Amino acid sequence: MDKLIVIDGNNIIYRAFFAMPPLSNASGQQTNAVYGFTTMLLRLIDEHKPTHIMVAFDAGKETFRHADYQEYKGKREKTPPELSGQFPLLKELLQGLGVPQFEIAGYEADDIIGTLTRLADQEKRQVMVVSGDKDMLQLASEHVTIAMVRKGVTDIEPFGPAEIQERYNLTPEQIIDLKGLMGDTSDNIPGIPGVGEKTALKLLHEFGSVEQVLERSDELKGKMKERVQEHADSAVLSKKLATIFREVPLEQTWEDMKFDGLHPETAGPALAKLEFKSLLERLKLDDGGTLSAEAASQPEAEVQVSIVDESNLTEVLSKLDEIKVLHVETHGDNPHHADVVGIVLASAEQQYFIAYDFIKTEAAQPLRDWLGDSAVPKRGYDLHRIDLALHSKNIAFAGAQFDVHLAGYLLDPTEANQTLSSLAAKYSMSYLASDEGVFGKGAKWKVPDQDTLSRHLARKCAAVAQIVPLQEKELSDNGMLPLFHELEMPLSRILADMEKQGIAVNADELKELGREFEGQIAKLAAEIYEIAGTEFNLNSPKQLGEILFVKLELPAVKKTKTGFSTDAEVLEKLAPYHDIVRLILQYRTIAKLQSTYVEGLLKEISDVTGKVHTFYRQTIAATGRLSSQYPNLQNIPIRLEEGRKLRKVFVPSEPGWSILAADYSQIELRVLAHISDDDRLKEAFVQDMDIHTKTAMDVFGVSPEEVDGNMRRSAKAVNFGIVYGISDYGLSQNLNIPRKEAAKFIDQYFEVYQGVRRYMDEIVKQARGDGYVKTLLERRRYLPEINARNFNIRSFAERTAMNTPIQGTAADIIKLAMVKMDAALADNKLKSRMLLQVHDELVFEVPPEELELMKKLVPEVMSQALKLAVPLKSEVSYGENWYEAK
DNA sequence: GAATTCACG
DNA sequence: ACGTACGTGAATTCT
Repeated sequence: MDKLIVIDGNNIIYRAFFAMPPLSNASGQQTNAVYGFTTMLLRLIDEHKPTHIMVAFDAGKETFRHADYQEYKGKREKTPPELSGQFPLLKELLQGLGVPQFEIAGYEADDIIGTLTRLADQEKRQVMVVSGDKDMLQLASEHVTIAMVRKGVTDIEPFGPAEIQERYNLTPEQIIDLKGLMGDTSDNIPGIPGVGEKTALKLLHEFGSVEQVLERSDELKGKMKERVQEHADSAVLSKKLATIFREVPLEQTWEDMKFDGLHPETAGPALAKLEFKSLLERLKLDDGGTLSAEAASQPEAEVQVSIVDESNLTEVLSKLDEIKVLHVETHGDNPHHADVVGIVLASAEQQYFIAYDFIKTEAAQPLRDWLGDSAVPKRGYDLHRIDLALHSKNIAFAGAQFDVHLAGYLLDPTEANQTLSSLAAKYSMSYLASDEGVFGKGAKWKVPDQDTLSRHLARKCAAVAQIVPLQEKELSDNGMLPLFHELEMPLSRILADMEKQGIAVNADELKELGREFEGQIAKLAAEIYEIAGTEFNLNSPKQLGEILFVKLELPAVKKTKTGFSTDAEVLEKLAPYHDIVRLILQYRTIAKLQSTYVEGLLKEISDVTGKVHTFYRQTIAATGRLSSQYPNLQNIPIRLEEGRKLRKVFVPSEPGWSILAADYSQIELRVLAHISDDDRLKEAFVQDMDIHTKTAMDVFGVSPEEVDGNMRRSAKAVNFGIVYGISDYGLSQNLNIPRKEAAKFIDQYFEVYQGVRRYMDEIVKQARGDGYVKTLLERRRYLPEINARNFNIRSFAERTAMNTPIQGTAADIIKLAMVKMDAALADNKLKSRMLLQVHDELVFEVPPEELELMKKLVPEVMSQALKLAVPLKSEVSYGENWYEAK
């Protein structure tokens, strides 16, 4: 038997706010009302085991009631800001918990609830309404119970028609008349002055309704008669206002209110975010949403899945034309050597599970042909990873048409949890078990029995099929379909090609470099121990701090959470005090090169290809940039010569070829010139001036000849600051100057570049209004903290609002250039290969006969990638290795 | 697993 | 008054 619990969201959160002691999370955001609401919600779920839940909220300030009576709720105190800030938190948490909620513009929660209960009466469904508002009693019926919340939110007293009769000797409908007569100060409903609950009850028991009281007012006596007759209109209006509207145009159906248990994958993180540790414990969840035993037994969607083997292969092959969606389960963080756990193909009616052992067989060749056929469009989750994992097993994959992982990222690039199961939860689909629950995690990971496995993978496949159209709609609504289909989807295939290709590393040279570093490290360490008078773990900031600040009594300038800070900035300041400090700095530099780059890189060289094959992650960076892993080839040293030498080990994979690198010059400031439309900045780039020198001239008001090294350095820092979302404090730290001086620089800058100032103001304002910012190619980033009351949190969001369109558009541009470059290489049938992307740089390996062509083609394609109000400049260089291509 | 440090754009 | 520059990944130590 279905059972719906409807919660009067506004009423309960209000009660919880005043009933709960203050409670805040680490960032200072008050959370007491959300906490109180949630404890009550969980208790209701526990005690009543609802199959459906709905939390209804008021929406909009004006409701139809104001048309009748402008003073409706007029005297009510404004919602305290400590409470209003908790509404979004509650709504987000409910979403995370998997508890349906809705609000309908122009109606109050009461009206939604009234309509739901009317429908429930018609359809004979059981409903429990949870509210602290006595008005709700008018909705009670054979099918509808009103759970009146008392004493804050701890006590609940159920009212059906019988209980109302017992308590007031009234029917549920007469509750409206009761309020019509007595009014309600909290809603500013007048009623009849001087008539309270007692009198109103007496009148109703005698006459039955407001109308009857008025009609037969002659039967009343004295003062009472006067009052009733004088305020007859008020009584009629009050009754009308007190009547819950029960005809709201609800689009939601019974199914939309289905509650299939808490969604642990998203409930865990949502509760953790609010720091509700006791609730996490109570639900036996961790902050990643590990399942409790009870939660793991949640009902799951039914799927039809058959196991593919030689006996039914012919039948399956005959159905391949109908397959639109597939899921390939992989295991392992690095997709270049991930295991393929199993494959599921899905048509509308049927799912087919293919074991890894079967796909490898001779008989399965037609299935492999299908997987590798670029003409067959495929939808799935993280197809980029699937491509690489299959490739490592010598199985080709092609035809990626819609990747829900990638789409999920575009729709919210800051969401860290982009698992399929969290996407399913986002679209309120039936519960999808987490991989962790099915496979276990860490050392305990294991493949379950084939029945469990095939059904789990089939459910994932079904989830993908359901998610695709929903994401398509959302992308379309956001104007992001071109970004998705014409940029990110094609790019994911290009990235996979680059990764499979890899870049050759000269392992012998790298080892030689390692031996040099090793010698230097040993020597430096010995000297340091000598001076310190003791041996200690140089890699331990804690032990180092002890030596520097306790033993040697150097002045501690900065502290971390756990003790003394010993980072490079601190050590630079300490260098004049003691010779040991320089040595430590040198040790740090070399030790970093040795552990991260020599040893780290050696570990990543493939014994199959002799190359390193990075993995570009397309769904990590909130701005739209790529990130690189296993190994990270986007942070190979360049700034210091000692480290830069490492670039010599990155070489062409074929004899006689060259490494060619091209990078955008000042792409972010050029993007800024374009989007801010600042004449002076645009002019600087049209003239192709040295931008930092130009900025120095403008900020310090001097001629080009007068710009000295120091001025240019300061101007460069100002330009960086502008791109990052400037603050005087940040600039003062960077330049090591007083804050006031930094503020003067910034003022000067904005005085000259007024278009930039206008952009910075406008983008923050726009972010406040829309809740997000976007790039030139419509990439979005939501900034919910832009309206935070906490200065730090808000300021961070403001800087992000300024920076993201700049960094993000630069990312759009180089991605576009990569798609165009890939096409240009193919169109011209070139042997040259694109190998790496480092945010504003592309690296290729080029055969000698194509070198001249590529030297022109690459910068040409890069600079023409997108038409801006200023030219895009790309500078190219080449050599026998990456070091020489500078 | 958190914290610290440091490599890159 | 508030007190951080924007975006990443990897190695190491220590709880």
